[in-house]
Amino acid sequence: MKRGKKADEAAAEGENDSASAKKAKKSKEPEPVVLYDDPPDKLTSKDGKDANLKITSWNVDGLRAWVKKKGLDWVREEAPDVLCLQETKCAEKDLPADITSMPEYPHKYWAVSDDNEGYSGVAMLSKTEPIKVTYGIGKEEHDKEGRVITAEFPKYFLVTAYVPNAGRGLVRLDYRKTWDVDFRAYLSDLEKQKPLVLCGDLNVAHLEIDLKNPKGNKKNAGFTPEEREGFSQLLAAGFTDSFRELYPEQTNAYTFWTYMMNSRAKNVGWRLDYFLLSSALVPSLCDSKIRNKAMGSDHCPITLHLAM
Amino acid sequence: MKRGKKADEAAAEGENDSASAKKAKKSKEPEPVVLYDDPPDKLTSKDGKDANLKITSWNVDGLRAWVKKKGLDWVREEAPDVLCLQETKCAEKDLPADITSMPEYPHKYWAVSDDNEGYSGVAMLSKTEPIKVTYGIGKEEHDKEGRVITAEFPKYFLVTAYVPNAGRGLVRLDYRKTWDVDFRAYLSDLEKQKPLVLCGDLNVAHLEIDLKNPKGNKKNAGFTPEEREGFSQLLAAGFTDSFRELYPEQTNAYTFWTYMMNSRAKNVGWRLDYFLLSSALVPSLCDSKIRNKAMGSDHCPITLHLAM
DNA sequence: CCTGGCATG
DNA sequence: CATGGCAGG
Repeated sequence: MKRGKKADEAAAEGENDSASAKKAKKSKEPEPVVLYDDPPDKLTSKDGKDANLKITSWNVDGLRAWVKKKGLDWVREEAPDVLCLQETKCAEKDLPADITSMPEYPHKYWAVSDDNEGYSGVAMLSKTEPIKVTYGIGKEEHDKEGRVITAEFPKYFLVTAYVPNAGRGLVRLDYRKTWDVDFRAYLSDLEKQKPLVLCGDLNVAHLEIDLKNPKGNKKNAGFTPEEREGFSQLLAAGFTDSFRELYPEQTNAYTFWTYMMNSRAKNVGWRLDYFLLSSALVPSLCDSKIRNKAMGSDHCPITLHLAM
Repeated sequence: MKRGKKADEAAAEGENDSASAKKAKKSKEPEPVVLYDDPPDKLTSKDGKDANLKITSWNVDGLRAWVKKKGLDWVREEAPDVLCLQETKCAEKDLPADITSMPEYPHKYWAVSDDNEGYSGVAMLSKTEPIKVTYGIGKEEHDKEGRVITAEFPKYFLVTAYVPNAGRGLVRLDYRKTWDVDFRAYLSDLEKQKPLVLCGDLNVAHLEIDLKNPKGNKKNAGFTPEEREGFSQLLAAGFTDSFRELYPEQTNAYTFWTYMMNSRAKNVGWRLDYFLLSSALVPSLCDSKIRNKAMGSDHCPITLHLAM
């Protein structure tokens, strides 16, 4: 039957985000909603320097829909120096004029999936012109889906990434493991030239603290041991999870909520979006924010303040 | 290129409904909009009998969307004895409760396309219970797409149909010709038992008066000589086009407008929806209405008043 | 320019 | 439960 698919989806999502629902079945009590109030931005680094670089990253889940939902109004308010977007799902020729004509960001870069223009895709918009911009991670097998843009600025590289989802039933977990190895190699190699900032949807919640229902999701995309280990290896390679660096104990801080089951209202979410820093940049870290009030996607934006 | 399709569509629709656009190009003048004001319902037949049977037919272009757009509110206002719907595009299990639970119509019948539940499909809802209801026209090759429901009432058969579209580029015109022959045979055969009313989207504008741009559409689905001839044959077989019977000279009376190019606002339309009557029922004809103010689909509803 | 379904998340 | 693309009209 054709309609079987809906049931599959419900089941998969049920596993994903309703470990608590099972508990609720026993206790017959709805789980209390615990929100996360992102504190005011800190605009000085530990060593007292003023923030002078602001980067925002947002998985927009379809740029055209996100523009219609006034995502750009939020961006203008936030006014980062660099804006990184993931899951644009849009061919360059179909980009809305609202974004292509944005005067605040004269330097715009787009990566699109080769075969399916409505799949994946990332973008970077900058107030200042980068020295150089490259696409992909230099491996044919990974560079067909428009997942990575790297911009070289005078003092750092900025890499934005939309890491491959392991998929329903983990159908693409093997590929993801290969990706994780190669992407880490790419970043380590790049870092030899100058320090880097990596941002984007890394499609993994690292630790149990990074999602609402760790117990129920150990076999689901985004929280398998393999994906978590991949993230651990990235830290072991010398990169720092800026949010966790500043807020090591902070619970209920998420950047993604499935559209299903009213998850966002209940703050049943995942922290999938990150700013990772080369160790040389950690002293410059002022703040790493989760803008969980911003609507327009199933992810919220995150913002980094650095004092360079 | 993937995106070529949009251009194709625009071209096809351009041919369809913009013969006037070409003229406009020459004259550099926009065509004046001429609307059709359906006159008040006549509720007596020629021989002075009072109307006592009201039938409404509507191609809803997706029943679920149409329900969301408050199509049922209009139906409740119109309150026909029998409601016929075409292009329901909905499996029975996916029907909105709003319609399945409608107490005004305790007798409900659904025909759905076998392979593709989101394609075609017709329905009949009745206040009184028919003696018998059948589906299709008794020919395997035509009865897989949920296009015909026949209800036997004491004094007449009611047949509702969604006639196959000949398609862009007339890809299905050959099939349509076969359909027209077999459907006509079905109706003629049925009529031997008792008189019938045929209603629905017959997917043809019969004469030049039945569409805005006859000149530009002679090679387009819905106005090819073959389809028009099929309709003529139906009349030759003894059926009467109730609207044209009453309003032989009425121009600008349409039941369909493409969603494209703002056609409805400009009344650039087609008369594709009909009530056809067995000759025995013509004396009972009170009125045949085009409800062109009713919104919710790219077709408007039509209503028949009979004095039985 | 709309519909419903599909793959994807 | 959203996205974009597709077939169909």
